[in-house]
Amino acid sequence: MILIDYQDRRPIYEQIVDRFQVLIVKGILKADSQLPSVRKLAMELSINPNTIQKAYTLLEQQGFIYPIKGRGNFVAQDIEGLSEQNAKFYEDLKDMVKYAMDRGISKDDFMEHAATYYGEERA
Amino acid sequence: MILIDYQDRRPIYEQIVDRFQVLIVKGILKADSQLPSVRKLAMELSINPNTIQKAYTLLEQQGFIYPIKGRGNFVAQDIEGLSEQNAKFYEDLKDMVKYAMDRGISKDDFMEHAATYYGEERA
Amino acid sequence: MILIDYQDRRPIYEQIVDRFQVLIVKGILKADSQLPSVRKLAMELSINPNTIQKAYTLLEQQGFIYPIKGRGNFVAQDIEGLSEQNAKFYEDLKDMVKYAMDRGISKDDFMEHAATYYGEERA
Amino acid sequence: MILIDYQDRRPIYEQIVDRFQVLIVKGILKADSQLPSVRKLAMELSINPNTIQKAYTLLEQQGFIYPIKGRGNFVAQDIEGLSEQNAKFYEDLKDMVKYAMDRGISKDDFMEHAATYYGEERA
DNA sequence: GTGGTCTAGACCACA
DNA sequence: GTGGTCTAGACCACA
Repeated sequence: MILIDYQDRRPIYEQIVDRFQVLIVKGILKADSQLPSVRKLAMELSINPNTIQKAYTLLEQQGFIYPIKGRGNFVAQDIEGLSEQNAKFYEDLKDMVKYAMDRGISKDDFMEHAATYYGEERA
Repeated sequence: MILIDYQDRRPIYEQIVDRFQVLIVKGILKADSQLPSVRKLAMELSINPNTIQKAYTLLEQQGFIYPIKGRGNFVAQDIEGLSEQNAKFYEDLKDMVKYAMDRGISKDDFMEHAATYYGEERA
Repeated sequence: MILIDYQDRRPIYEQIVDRFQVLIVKGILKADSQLPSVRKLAMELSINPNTIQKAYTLLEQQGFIYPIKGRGNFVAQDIEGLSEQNAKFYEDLKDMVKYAMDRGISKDDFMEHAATYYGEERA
Repeated sequence: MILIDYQDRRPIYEQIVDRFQVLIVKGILKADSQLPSVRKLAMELSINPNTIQKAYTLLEQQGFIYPIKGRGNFVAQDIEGLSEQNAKFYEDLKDMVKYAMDRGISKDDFMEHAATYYGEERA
């Protein structure tokens, strides 16, 4: 369910956070279902438990999961973090548009490419 | 001409590279015109000369500038780096679309926002 | 009579202690009436009997209940623990005021909010 | 400037976060002034750098400070986290009022105590 | 030198 | 067993 890409420049904990966000948003992990335990997932991925711990702490801060001491971590029912996440996403998109404009990439070029990428993944 | 934003999360050298790229692409810095010397710019911005050096080295590798030993750095005539830069940009855009799709952001939402940002900055 | 809120950050045993304190203080559980047995309550709430045991032990230490060997746990007649409980509560309130003052929350703001909360719950 | 209380039940990183919040909110640490480096503070307090790192990361997430790679951590100009902090505080106060009501502590008792504590610290 | 990430491993509270 | 906190110490990017 979780795969680490060591070629990826992002830190491991960020990859894990990102992966769980997707699984939760897509509904593959249902509300109140239990996540793998810190130690178990650490073993499976052969990484340090602290790294998983960090990822879970971030997911909790973002409102995606909630911990029960002595029991484990569970998927939250109302994902509070979502709108904040999206706001951050649109900020990034804005930066990207600015970057494109600064380099003379036209609106049409930008839009066509984006549309294509949306299409590709859909197929 | 160059401003460092310390609130910006990107490293200083990256901000400098980015800024010069824009100045060159927009034609504000003409071909063969001289860039400020490493030491001078470092003094002006009160930052470490190593940081400027790193930025200039990257700009050179990307084909935006060329050095003449003992004289300084100059803006390249044919910007070889541009298409490569753009290729990298489109890779990032693709990642961004993937991220959006994973979070259930629709094509329409994405496109509308992007269009708006293009519009905003134009004004 | 007892409900566990898994979203609650407090440990389960603390929630149980708190709930019984309220039931006893409010007189819903009368003096000398019997509490559910450790095993029965554990079954009902589907939690570990150790957790109930811990809660009952704490309630006994605080003077809210007394055990009779082989028979069970019963509500105390004179709740010795109450003044001690209240003392602890006022300590917490003091910490809260200190926290508020440190953050520049004015006395008036504090009092108004507290008054409102008292009002709300009364209704 | 920072003191660790080992009798305090709260974890060390939380004490550090709390202390810096107060220093920043009270204006003792001015905007853009530099915090002690992770390693230096760790040495001074004889605790592990990771613990300081954790505290600084939290302060950053709350918007109290911002990091510059290779330079250090600095006090933020606009403390975004403040209103959120206060909202959380009022939630806690609400819980406290609920607790008091459940134990039969009257509004008047509550208010008088709070007022006294405000007075005490003022003196 | 400065922060950021990660590993290895310990100890604690809770269930 | 489960998460939470902490220490010790390494390696990296950045300045």
